[in-house]
Amino acid sequence: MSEHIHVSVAWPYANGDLHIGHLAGAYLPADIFARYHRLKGNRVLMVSGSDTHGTPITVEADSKGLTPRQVFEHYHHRFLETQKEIGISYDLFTHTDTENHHRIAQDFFLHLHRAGYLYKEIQKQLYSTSEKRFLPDRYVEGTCPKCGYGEARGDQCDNCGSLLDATELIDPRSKIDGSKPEVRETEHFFFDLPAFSERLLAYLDDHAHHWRPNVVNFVRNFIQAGLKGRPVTRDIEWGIRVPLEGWNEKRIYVWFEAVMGYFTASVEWAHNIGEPEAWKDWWYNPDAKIYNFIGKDNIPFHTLFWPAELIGVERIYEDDETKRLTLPFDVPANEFMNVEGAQFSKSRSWAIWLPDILRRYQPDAIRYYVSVAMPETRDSDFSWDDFLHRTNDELVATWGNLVHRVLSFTYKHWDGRVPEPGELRAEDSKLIAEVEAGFERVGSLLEAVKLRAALNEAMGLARAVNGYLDRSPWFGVIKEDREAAAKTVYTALRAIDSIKTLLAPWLPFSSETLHRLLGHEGRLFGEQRMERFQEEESAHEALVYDNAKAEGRWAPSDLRPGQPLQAPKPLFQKLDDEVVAQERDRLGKPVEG
RNA sequence: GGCGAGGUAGCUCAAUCGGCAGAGCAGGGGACUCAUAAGCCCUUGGUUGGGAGUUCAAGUCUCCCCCUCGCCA
Repeated sequence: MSEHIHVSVAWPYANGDLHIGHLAGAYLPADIFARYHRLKGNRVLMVSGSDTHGTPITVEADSKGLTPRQVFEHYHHRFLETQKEIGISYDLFTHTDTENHHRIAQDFFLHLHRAGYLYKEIQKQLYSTSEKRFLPDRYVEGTCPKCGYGEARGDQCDNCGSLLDATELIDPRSKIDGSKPEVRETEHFFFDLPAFSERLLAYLDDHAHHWRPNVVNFVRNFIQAGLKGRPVTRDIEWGIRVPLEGWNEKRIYVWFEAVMGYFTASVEWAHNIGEPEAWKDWWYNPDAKIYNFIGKDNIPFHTLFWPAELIGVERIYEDDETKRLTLPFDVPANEFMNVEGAQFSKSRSWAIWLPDILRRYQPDAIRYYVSVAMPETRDSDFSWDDFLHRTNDELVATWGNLVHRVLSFTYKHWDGRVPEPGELRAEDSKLIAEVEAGFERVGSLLEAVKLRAALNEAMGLARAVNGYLDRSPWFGVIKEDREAAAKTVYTALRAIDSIKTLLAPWLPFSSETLHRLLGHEGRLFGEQRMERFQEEESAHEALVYDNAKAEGRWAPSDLRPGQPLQAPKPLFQKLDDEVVAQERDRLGKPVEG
């Protein structure tokens, strides 16, 4: 029976390019998971988009003399290109400045307001009389009250590391014009998180057994430390308007509306494909499973704040009173991926930028390495030396070479066709059975979101075929016993055809190529493309995935004898040792876009 | 400073309820040649960060210390 799987992927903040940490933390695991479920025949909806609001965007815009829209559209467009190139197969990758997202986020706000989960509170904040506006923390600097450092930021002192409230600063000044702001009172809405404590604990109890221990521990601690109400409105201009009379000057806080993107993007997707109610198959289906793929920095937002929003709203755009919005089934948060032993740092250019490395390396080589070094249980490290060896000694040597040696031998000796094996020997059937059992073994690891273990299992089968080839008669007997060689080669081809599918979630590009080399007509996967969507007053670019022509199935090979093969060529490029030194040299230096 | 996570072979990682510490890669040896000098077989390698305790038995449980990361102050 086909399941409904929702793959919700963390929304990248559109003020900088995507780097290897984004890929390892959320996008690649989400894509592997989504591709598997599609092959399995389940209905998958995978959505995400650019997070376009909040002060980091306006800070970037101010520093470059651009509008916030210009800033986010620039990075959004690059997100689309990068993710298309590395094959992150979103059904929809949109952004949060669409009319759709604004409208639904405001409706969520109104629902929570009516239900009594938003309360008002008066805060003291810094106000610039020269600019006639409240200044976000990042727009203020002054002397740190803890250590006396003269250039502390409004949110944190870079000298002593203290977290600050901007009103604590001694001699505060505006970063924009240097004027001295004054403390003024301002009223804001707060989300009543403590009201959800018991329901969140119950939700956690329901799911803890299949969540990762690092996530469960973190959340339990967070609740035990005591939930506090969090402000959901701000005195800024860039963002979604608060939809209440007298609140026109205020905006919804970005943390509160960005997570709603999982829902709003689902609605947009349904609208775009011309089935406006289709999103309900996930969001009002108690059997649907929603997976949030995120980095560990996002855990509280996805395990507490977002479920609380969904619990509080209960039901929206649905008349059936018995229905409730679906809560996340699992939040498989990854840890961080460091770079050559040090933490990622944008300001120090200590990063591996995806648009940059995609110019030099095959997407599947990047996907393979990031998958074997995926920070599933703890922080991991991207090391170029390790990248070189994993690519050359595992991806190329074990898998790429296996494919190439068998395909080229067959192509040469059987006139470019799959040989007729006749009756298989016991050892042939044994290998085929071992590989076919992989669909169950790899599949159940994937379903448990143990992606690294699953990949290891699949690669183990490639090693098994290499071992089988060494024990079986083929190149040595090609002249005197062609029939024996045909049995061996057919068995190996069939195993490779199956392993191609088993590896396809990780290596979609090379598996697709191999699918063709093996002479199959259809395509394994669907098609990714960039599209422009017009709303009433504005248009936006998005990445979409069209699965209509995909014929790949999570099932063993049924390779037909006689099937014509294509002229083989190596699937992967072997890397030169020099890349290690070259890439290390690039670290710490700014990369031109 | 408080809380949490982590420290296992040269590297990257496993190890269910406490039950003989395992894989892949790298290193060493061997047989082979279809293949991207790849693949196969065999093999070296460990005081599980340090110390103490509980136990017939501790990577695993308890306490102390060291180091890394995160959250909070």
